[in-house]
Amino acid sequence: MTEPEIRELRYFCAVAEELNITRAAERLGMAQPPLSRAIRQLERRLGVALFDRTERRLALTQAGEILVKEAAVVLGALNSAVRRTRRAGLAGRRLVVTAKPGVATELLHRIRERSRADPDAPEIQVIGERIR
Amino acid sequence: MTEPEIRELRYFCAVAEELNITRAAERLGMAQPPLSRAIRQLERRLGVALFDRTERRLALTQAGEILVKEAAVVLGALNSAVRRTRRAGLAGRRLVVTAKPGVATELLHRIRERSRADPDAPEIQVIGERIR
DNA sequence: TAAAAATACTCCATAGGTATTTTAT
DNA sequence: ATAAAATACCTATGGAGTATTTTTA
Repeated sequence: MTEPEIRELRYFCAVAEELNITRAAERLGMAQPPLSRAIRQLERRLGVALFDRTERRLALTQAGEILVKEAAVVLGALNSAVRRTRRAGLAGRRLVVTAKPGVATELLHRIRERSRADPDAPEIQVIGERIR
Repeated sequence: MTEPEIRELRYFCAVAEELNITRAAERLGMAQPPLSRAIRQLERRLGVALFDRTERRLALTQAGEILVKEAAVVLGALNSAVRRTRRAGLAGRRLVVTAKPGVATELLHRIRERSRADPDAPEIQVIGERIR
């Protein structure tokens, strides 16, 4: 009950940028009330007010300012994690092909060019250009 | 659909440590089948196999090894985010009290000692000991 | 055959939507 | 009077449970 979820951090970031729940909801492709509730829930989870609602326009509290920075770190770390894990998955399926210097590197490069046009193809990396 | 959630990362870490879904489920206080499904779902989300199931005992794939490290970073960042945000929330409610050097620092320290015994009390920080 | 993972269902908690009310300018 | 947030209520997706069936040493 006490742990924020990634989704909530994304919602919070959108609201913190817009300082307007209605606009943030549009940007997120959702309705205003669920976003309003999600932010309240996040505040309850953290036990801290993130926005000051006394004025018409929302304002970040001190805690909200901190969370803006910290959430960026978390989301950045998550993006890296996904990217690196996926890359490692592809690397695991890598087929290593060697060729005598000067004999087949040209051919390998042409193969790589083709594979780049296909988004489902595994990444091809030519490792031996230096010794050509 | 493509974004892992914090819960899934926690599940993954538990399974990666135990290398046994049944035991990991016990540790997490849940049943084996939902954990098994959650891991499969995470693999589908990432488009990558995290465990090698050909042997009786689970083994981490290369991608799994990467995610073990990366997930630790994400969860660490999240913990920091929560801690710092909560602290900032308390700081916002801080009451600053000043006292003439030598007059009341002894009293302030005694107040702090009492407040430490109460987990709901705000943190009290005495700032001025040096000039006593 | 035994120990573990996967599948088939069922249920329910909660994220999200719509309609409406409250609030503050 | 208006624009935005909050509340009430409803729906449904999907997370979790139980029972059972594969799988592989």
